[in-house]
Amino acid sequence: MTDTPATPRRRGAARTEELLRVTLDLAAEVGYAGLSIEAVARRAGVGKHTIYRRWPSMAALLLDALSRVWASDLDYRDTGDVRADLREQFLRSGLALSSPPIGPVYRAVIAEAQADSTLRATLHERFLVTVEQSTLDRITRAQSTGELVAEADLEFAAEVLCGTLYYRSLLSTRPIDESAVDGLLDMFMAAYGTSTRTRST
Amino acid sequence: MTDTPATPRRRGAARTEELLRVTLDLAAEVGYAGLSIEAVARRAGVGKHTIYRRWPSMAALLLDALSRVWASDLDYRDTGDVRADLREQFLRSGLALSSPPIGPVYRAVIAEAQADSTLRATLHERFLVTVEQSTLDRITRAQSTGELVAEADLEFAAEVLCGTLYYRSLLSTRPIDESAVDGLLDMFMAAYGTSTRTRST
DNA sequence: CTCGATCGGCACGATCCGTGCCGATAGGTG
DNA sequence: CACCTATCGGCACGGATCGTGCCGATCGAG
Repeated sequence: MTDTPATPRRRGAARTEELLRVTLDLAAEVGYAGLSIEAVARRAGVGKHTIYRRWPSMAALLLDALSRVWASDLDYRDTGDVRADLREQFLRSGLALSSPPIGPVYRAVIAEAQADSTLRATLHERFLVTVEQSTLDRITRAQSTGELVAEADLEFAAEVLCGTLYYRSLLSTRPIDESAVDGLLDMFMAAYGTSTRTRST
Repeated sequence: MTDTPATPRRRGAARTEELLRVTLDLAAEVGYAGLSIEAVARRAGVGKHTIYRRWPSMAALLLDALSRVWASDLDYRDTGDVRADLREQFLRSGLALSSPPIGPVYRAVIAEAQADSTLRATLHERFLVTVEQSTLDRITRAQSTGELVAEADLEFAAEVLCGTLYYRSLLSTRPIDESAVDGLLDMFMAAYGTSTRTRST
């Protein structure tokens, strides 16, 4: 009652950090299969209560664990060349999404979210929307500098760009390689770029 | 021994059909949560062996169940107006993906696939690639009639189109409504359409 | 009619869930 | 320094599902 609702209690903060780290380690080693609250508790040498006191479900724990490692990969550069900046970020994100620990944890969250619409909303708002917004910011700057046409619906373009990457890395079996990113950017720049438009006829 | 290896045995074929139907009914009623082999067996009044004899896992059963109801929604019309044909099909697919029984079953397959790369490959090859191919066929025809520019990489465009729809219906919480489809098609036609190109400057 | 394959039903050990209770301990309080 | 309270690790429980094994019943082919 006396503490703020967000901050953990006494010596719990260190345990919380450790539990998140153990969760990521476990995900990197055994993948989504074998990721369970019991497994995390065993691995950490911890009673299950210690986990349930912090997170209401495995999904909540996974979301927090994902937050620790995902945000760091989310910063577009701004070199003045929007295509090059998007390309670099997409390749970096694609690699992160397909490598441990982000890949397995992200898959685990996706899987849990299919059975829980509340979690799906949280996932969407806390990660997907954030990524889209970051992309939207970058291409909006490009629009203001004249790299992209003024009448483009960039909000939807950001969703198409990010959605295609997520589709390829989480649902498809194809890798997010250079040809994929280049193909995606070809379409995006053909639609909304202002320079070197290749017109037929 | 006397029958072909693919066709089920004696009176099993009828049971197989019934089990697929029960699975779809169950998915429509209780959603992904509560979809289990035990539940299907209980609902069908069947021993679990009868299910395990036909499918090695819940995921395999779900894939077969999905095949029964998904293929029917997969035929692009060809009215000569590629944008209108894509629009109609995308709206139809979007509705199907978010309604029972296809929605819950698709979600269940997605969830299972996150923990099983073999299943993920099967899902990709049996459904995602099929949908992309169907889309690619339609836009390839449009390219040959001059509705789309000749140098467009349509194979990748088909993935972007389908991927965005899957992203929105399965990962995002936004609906696949008319504005979403129109936004997607705006970008696609802006990139590769040959008529009524709006140029800035 | 005979016989073998499939059937429904039941039970098992295993795993994980979420919860409850225990005694131990660590940390802030006086 | 001693106390006290919240958190700790550990254990156990009932419930659910998994995948498997065994039973006797039943159906269909020969």
